[in-house]
Amino acid sequence: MIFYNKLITWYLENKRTLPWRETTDPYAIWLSEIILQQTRVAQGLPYFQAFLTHYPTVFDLANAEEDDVLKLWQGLGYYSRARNLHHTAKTVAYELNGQFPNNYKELLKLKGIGEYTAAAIASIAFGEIVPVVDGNVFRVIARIYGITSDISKGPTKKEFQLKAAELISQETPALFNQAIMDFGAIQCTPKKPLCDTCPFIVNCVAYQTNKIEQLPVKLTKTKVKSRFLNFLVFLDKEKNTYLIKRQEKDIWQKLYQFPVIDHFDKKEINIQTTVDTIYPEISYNQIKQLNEETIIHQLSHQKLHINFWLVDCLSLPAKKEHEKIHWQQINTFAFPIVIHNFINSLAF
DNA sequence: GTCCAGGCCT
DNA sequence: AGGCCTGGAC
Repeated sequence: MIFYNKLITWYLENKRTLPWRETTDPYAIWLSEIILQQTRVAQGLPYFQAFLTHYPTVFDLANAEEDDVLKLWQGLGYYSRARNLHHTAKTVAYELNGQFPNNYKELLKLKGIGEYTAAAIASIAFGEIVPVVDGNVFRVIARIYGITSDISKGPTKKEFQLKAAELISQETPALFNQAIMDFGAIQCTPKKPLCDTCPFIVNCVAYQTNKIEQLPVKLTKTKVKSRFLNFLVFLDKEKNTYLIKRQEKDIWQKLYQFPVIDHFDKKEINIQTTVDTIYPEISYNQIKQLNEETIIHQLSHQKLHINFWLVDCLSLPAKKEHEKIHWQQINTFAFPIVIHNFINSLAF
């Protein structure tokens, strides 16, 4: 069989119509690829539209404030993507005269663009013959060719890149790359793939040997640590509160949060005593818990146990690294989704 | 509730 | 190799 003929035939019958497939603008294609890293199409789509509306060109994005970019990214997760997006917009706008590099090797030098994204942009926007290897491609090739290498190991990617380079259509590399990814997303899915209607059923080693469930092989499991976050929602008579911008190399870098008491060990802490120690200058009427049950928020590598405490006080003095803001302005700041959802659940 | 998919950076 | 987020499947 000629692999790409079958694949492209499948694609022409089954492909999704997506806005970034209607354009040849490298800026829009780059934007879509960054948004779609680690993100489902359904979740990414509205963000793609919003970014293009707010920042129609790479210059608009380059000239934006980082806080505004993060605010628009709020809810998408992996916020380093937004910071790198902004950084690369500046590089392209100010150092490359607004022109994206037109080849894999140069694209790879930009922040936030790794091997997958460089290959996607190079092929889709510029027609370069370079195969993409994303999670879909790993799965499709591992199954059809019965490759049992552990895809969580570094060298395995080279093996799949080599295989994909053999398979790619020299005439239509962009079509091939989008086809293999759509095929993985729609037909050859991680769970319950649609083998009954699969055009590769006679070729697929995994199917023929009953190993669909075992492929691709991925052995690494990340260990999840528990972490206990107690957010302090200060509120004075004029409805001012404190926000802190996260800075350290940690989760949610450069997003906003309420002041927090943060532990990696579960220990009984007395909120009142702790607040008295950290904020001796603040006199409050009472402290009360705002959420009924501890909120569990699961990250890839941390399990967060979250409580919110209302600290009801007369006034809030200026304090280092604390931004005193009026509650009405709260939705102009970029928050992690768990804090955003909590804020929106409040009545005041 | 728990598990998992999805690329890049350091 | 480990850190980084969220939502959907089960």
